[in-house]
Amino acid sequence: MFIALVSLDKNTVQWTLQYLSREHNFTQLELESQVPKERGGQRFDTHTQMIEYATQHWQSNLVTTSLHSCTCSDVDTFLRRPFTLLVALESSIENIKKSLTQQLPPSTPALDLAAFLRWFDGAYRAQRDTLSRAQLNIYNGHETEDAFVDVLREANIVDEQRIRPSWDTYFMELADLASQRSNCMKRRVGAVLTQDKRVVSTGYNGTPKGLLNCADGGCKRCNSGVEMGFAECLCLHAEENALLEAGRGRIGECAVLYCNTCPCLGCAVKIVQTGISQVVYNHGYRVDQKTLELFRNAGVVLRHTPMKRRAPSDKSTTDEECDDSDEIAQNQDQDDNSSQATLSESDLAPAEGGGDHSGSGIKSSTIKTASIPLNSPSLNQLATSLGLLITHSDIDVNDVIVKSECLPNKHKQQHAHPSVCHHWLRDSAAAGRILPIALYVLDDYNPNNSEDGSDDLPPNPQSKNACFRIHPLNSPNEHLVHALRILKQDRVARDERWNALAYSRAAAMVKSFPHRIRSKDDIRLQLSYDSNDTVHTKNIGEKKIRAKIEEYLNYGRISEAETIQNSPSHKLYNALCSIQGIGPRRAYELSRTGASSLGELVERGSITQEDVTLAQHLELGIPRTEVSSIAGVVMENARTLLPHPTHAICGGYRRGKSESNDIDILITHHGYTLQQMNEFLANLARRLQDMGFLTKLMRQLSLSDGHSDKHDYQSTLLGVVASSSKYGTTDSAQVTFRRVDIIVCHPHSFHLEVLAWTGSVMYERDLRAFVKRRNLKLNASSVYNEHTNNEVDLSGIRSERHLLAFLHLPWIAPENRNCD
DNA sequence: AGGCCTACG
DNA sequence: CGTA
DNA sequence: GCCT
Repeated sequence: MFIALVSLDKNTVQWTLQYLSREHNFTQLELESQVPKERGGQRFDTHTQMIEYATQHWQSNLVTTSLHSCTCSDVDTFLRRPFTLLVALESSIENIKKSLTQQLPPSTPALDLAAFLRWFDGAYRAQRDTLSRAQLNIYNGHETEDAFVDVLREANIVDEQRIRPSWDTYFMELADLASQRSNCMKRRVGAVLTQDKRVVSTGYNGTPKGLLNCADGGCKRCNSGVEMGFAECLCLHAEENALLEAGRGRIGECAVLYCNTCPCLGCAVKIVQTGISQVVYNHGYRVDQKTLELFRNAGVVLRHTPMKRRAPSDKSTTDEECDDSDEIAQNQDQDDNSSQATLSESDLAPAEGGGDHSGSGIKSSTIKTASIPLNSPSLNQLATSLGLLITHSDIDVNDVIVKSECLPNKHKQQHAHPSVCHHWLRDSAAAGRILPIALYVLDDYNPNNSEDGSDDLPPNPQSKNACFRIHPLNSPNEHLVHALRILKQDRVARDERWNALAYSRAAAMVKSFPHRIRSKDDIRLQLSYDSNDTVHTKNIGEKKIRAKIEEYLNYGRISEAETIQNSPSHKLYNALCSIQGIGPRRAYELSRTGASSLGELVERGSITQEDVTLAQHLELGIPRTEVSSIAGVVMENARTLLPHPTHAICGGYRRGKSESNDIDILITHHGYTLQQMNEFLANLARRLQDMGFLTKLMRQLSLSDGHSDKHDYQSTLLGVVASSSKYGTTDSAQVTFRRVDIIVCHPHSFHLEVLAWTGSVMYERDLRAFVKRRNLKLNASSVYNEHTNNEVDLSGIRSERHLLAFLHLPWIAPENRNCD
């Protein structure tokens, strides 16, 4: 790339040149006539020569300062090339004056104010046209080079996006452009509907055709100063206009809607119904929890993309906007009317605290997220006194994540646990800027940060691998999935392993469909709106499973599945499988011994009554509140043995299921070795057993006998705990037994463990199958090369999301991994 | 035709 | 073979 | 049973 620096402040220019050559290996090109020789750089006689040279070498990093007093047409010649970037370095008057003074020969008398102003006026007038064309403005309000270099690093001048926008940026700017056409008196909103990277339609908000424009009084509600009901508003939203403009027939399977503002609930409903697969927004808007849930459940991806091409100016000059990403559990927006119209910037201002919060407006390309264990000494009391766990509803965890743009300034750069004051934390929680860690474990990975190497990969609904697809939490095709699962179970029982796998895969595929499947055309994936090209749905073969699904669509049932389900032996088989220690093989044998019920088998002595009773307990779903309270008991005891542990509740709970089968708790600790963690787990197990909470250890830990040096501890504990749904009850009839898995791990492999223990099975399976194609082998605790056996160092992995990007996999929200 | 996730007990 |  |  070829960068031209323009500025009134020579010192700032010099600092920037040095920074660019030092940290990004830039070569300086200058015009003989413009820049004194002693400034260095490769010399040219004319603009044309310099630009031609740059064209030949456009792939290297080049910089010039010779454009500052060029004519407009020279600047335009420069800007026409596709590899150029004009950067304006603005500076405080103080800095400019200092630079000027330093340039003057030592003999000159001190510069008086009037003389300085005359010089400034002239210099500014000469550069005004050039400055106004700059694609990036950087402001230097600092006195020292070091401080300014930090600003330069933050600005990330070398970001290729400014030179050539990504697709996201491209469409988002089009959406912004569309919004300029808006005549709504409340707010400008624009949307662009795309399909296969082509624009299908655009829209902006305003009154419908034939009515007076909103700005001309067409909509009473928007023009009146007083609050009126949203029902009074006649304005169509930009999203609606874009959808209406496109029409139903032109919206295919992979349509993406770009909105410069996050859609309201009303639009979200329409977006889901028209079959849009992804929504990308720019401006943070109070994302209603219901909107978020709606998109999640419907399998519509909601992404946030910042406008990278916008100049990240100095922090203190930026307005404040909280770039909430879609994963933030926002407060419910009480005011339905507020939709697109009444958002005030102050609503988004950060919670006060820590003094100066002028930095909170930094662009999201620099946002980092910090995890703050509330049990760290500085925050421990805060957490309890705040009742933060109550603030954050059903998730009962002790760690929270605070996005750092919401942190008080002094903590911005720190990775260590910051301390924040009481009311700051409370207000941030109330404003929805604190995330429950159970869902987003240490997720300080920001895919928009170019330092993180690569952006998130997009999900691929057509992939045969479940780890590329989005599976709505609640499938609209539940019955079909159920029928396929019965066929799967039957194949397992018959020991037809691979046939069973195929049915599992088919069911997972069906689970990834965001819409109810009504006809056989629905199970083909449309390639694009303007052709009839369809692709065959992976994992649903042309011969067998396809026929079964068509049978289901025609008759509402699959006869084979009905038969299996109604057969007594199948019922017994299922019941047997749910007993701990009895798998498909034994269940198959027992179910064909002529017995008709579990009771009969107990009488025969084939199975025990205890096993049956326990199975009945464990079969009951566990509500989320109980999962978190059981995890709470475990962690409470864990803390007496291990100060400040890091933990995550994984499994179905993390996948957002309303009821879990068991409780999966993953624990680690910074600075502990795996062996120390294993010893801790053994102690925890003993403690929980002693207090009568853990009633059964299903995988016996081999505890050290104290004589030998050999420790073979386990890092996984599988057990059963007695849980009372009624708090404090002593009535044994109220006790339900629940499965608990406690896993400890090395801190470096924490995120990998989270990934592994979150599931679902099909997701994990396809994940491993996929990385295997790149010779990587992946298990719960390590990634290594299959051939060389070299282990991949994961100590730099900052989050599960970062890990997935590292593995070249898209980040699928845990709630959308429910594929089996 | 050959593979289908991986590891542990 | 059973289990995560 | 389905994919490569």
